[in-house]
Amino acid sequence: MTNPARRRKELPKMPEWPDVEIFKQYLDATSLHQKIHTITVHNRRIFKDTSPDKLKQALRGHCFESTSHYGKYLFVEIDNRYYLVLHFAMTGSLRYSKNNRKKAPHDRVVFNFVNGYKLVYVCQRMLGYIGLVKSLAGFLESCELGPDAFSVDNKDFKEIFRKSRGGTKSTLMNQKLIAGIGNIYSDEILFQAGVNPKKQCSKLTDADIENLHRNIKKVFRQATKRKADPQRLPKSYLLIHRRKGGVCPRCHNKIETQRIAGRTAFFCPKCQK
DNA sequence: CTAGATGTTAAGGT
DNA sequence: CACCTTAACATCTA
Repeated sequence: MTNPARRRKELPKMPEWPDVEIFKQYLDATSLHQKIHTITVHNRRIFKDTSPDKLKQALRGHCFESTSHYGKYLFVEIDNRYYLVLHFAMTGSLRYSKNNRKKAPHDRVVFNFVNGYKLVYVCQRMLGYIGLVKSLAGFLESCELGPDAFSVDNKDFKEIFRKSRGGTKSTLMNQKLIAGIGNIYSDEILFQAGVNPKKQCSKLTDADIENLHRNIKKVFRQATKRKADPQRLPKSYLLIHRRKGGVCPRCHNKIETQRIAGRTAFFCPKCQK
């Protein structure tokens, strides 16, 4: 149990934008253009707006063609123009393996390919879900999501913060305003930008907003490069020190915690004003 | 045994 | 209305 690689694997997943990007890359590298033979549903509660029968009917004999990523969602285009919707919530992930490999406790839905491999949707806490939709645009509309956090341009980003009267962290995490940022990465983005999580958006300067925008890209690019494993981020990042009793990598004072929007925020009161 | 963790949603308060 | 907090969902760890 002291093997660090093994320990790391056991850390809970917290899928935000970088994690979903990694799932996309993983699916692209393993599961495209292979005929789906059968689908095994271990838990039907995981479905949203679809059923095991509908899913089987739509997928059997077909292939995953391409994927796209928006906010915390991953979409898989099927060669019959349907889209599989994957949301990972707090503990969802994907695993590709030989399809004779034994079922693991949290395997929920299994796509068995004719090549003898399978893609498994794994979700310990059952809060994630799988959907099947005909129109991607229609689905996105119904979610009322804001622009994708990584792709949003400066002008739209600025407008969001100029309009919001809430706190900066709450705004960053609000999927209806910006899609893809969760509790963990919002802490990092705020730290990198030197903005206090509770600071009202109305008090942000233009420079603050530009700083936040720039740091979303920086942090997401960096996290994606490190396989979305916060433990592998540079030591200058807050996430490495994000625990009780942790110390700010910049000024070495104690990191504080506060409950914001129902989540625990970690930040440095000296470096984030 | 309890508290706390993660994301979303609904409900209730200011 | 726009914003906030809380609780619920499921399950595991400290």
